[in-house]
Amino acid sequence: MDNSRKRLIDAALRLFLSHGVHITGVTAIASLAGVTKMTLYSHFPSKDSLIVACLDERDRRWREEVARTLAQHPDPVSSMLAFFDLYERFLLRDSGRGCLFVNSAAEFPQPDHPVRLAVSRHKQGIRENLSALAASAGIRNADIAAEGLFILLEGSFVSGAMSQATPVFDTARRMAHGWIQQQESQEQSA
Amino acid sequence: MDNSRKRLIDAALRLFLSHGVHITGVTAIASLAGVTKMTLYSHFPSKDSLIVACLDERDRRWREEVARTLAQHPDPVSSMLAFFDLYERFLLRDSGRGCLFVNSAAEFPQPDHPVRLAVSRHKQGIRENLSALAASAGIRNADIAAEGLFILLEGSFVSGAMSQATPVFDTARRMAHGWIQQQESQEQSA
DNA sequence: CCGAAACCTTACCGGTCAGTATAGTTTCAG
DNA sequence: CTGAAACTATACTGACCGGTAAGGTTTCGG
Repeated sequence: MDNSRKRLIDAALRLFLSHGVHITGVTAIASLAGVTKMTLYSHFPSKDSLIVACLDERDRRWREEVARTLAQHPDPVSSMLAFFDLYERFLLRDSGRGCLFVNSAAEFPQPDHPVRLAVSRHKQGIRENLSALAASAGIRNADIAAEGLFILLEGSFVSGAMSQATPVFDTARRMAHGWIQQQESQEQSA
Repeated sequence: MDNSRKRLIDAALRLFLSHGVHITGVTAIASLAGVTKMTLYSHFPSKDSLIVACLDERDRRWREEVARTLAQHPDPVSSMLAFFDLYERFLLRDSGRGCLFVNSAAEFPQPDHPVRLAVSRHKQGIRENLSALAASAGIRNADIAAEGLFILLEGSFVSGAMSQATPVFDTARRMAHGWIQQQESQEQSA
């Protein structure tokens, strides 16, 4: 019967995404969840911890979707490129509001704040996924290759969030393709 | 004697960058500017309009720095690559807080809000700069080439802001180099 | 059937927010 | 010297913030 907790996280996630974190009050969260503020504070000791719970839940769903996507692409190179479809899908799903993690990091400046640590956990997970794929594609310096793909993903995400309707992901996909080829060719010149 | 106005914008810019927009109160801005809240409201009708003034001022300084950088690089290709040094310099100067425009867009969801329009003006200016450089480098589809560079710039900016100390701009520069070469080679195959 | 957990309603706390009112002071050009 | 503009200081408004207090109601497993 942890229904309330789930509803609270869902409601908070929706409001944080559509309006922002600081601007969203706990009363609005509880109200959208169909729950009292007292119930909120019986599940979470503070608003900050609710924010962290939201980011972790969001990270969990993201990892699920990554796993689902990778299962459909046995080839590591096409798996890496599939990340762009995944990012594009997330961007469209949230009406172009961009990355919740990037947006949250923008609102919490201190790098050691629990919210920022949750952001880092997520982004680090993405990078590790990409790096593992690059390694299994036989790329020599997998971390560098992954960092490049990560730059392209983040760039097209924030770029697409700021100015809609440009086919930014198509360009990013083409760049990723070229970048992977370039990294693969460095493999045999050693 | 528009000294107060300038001081207010400077103070607001510093606070917006280091802490965020919504979290910064007008009292703190006026206090840091060494000025009363009344003076603030005699120069700006609302906090929102002060925010817009800050973004426009920031855009003005950015354009100055772009012009200064481009003057040192007569070659359009090295000019395009110099954008990465410029972004990296801005990121370091503000202690890794990232792009004020991206951060502000994260705090103002409505795309037609004056703050968002100011953000769009800035980003559009950057893209036009890149596109003009690509065109003068003889690249056929200059807008696409510019969009690619823009993605790399934004990606390394937010990536560098979220996790410091990774040499993300070096990777981005190398990717930009490859991307420009790829776009140049498409020029003669027409 | 009972008791505990989870939930509810209502009201409150101190603090801060953006913005305004009122009135006194400095500055400086004509 | 004067008068307007720019600035000062202080106090206020109504609203909202995150968080808490106190007490009543539902739900459900042992």
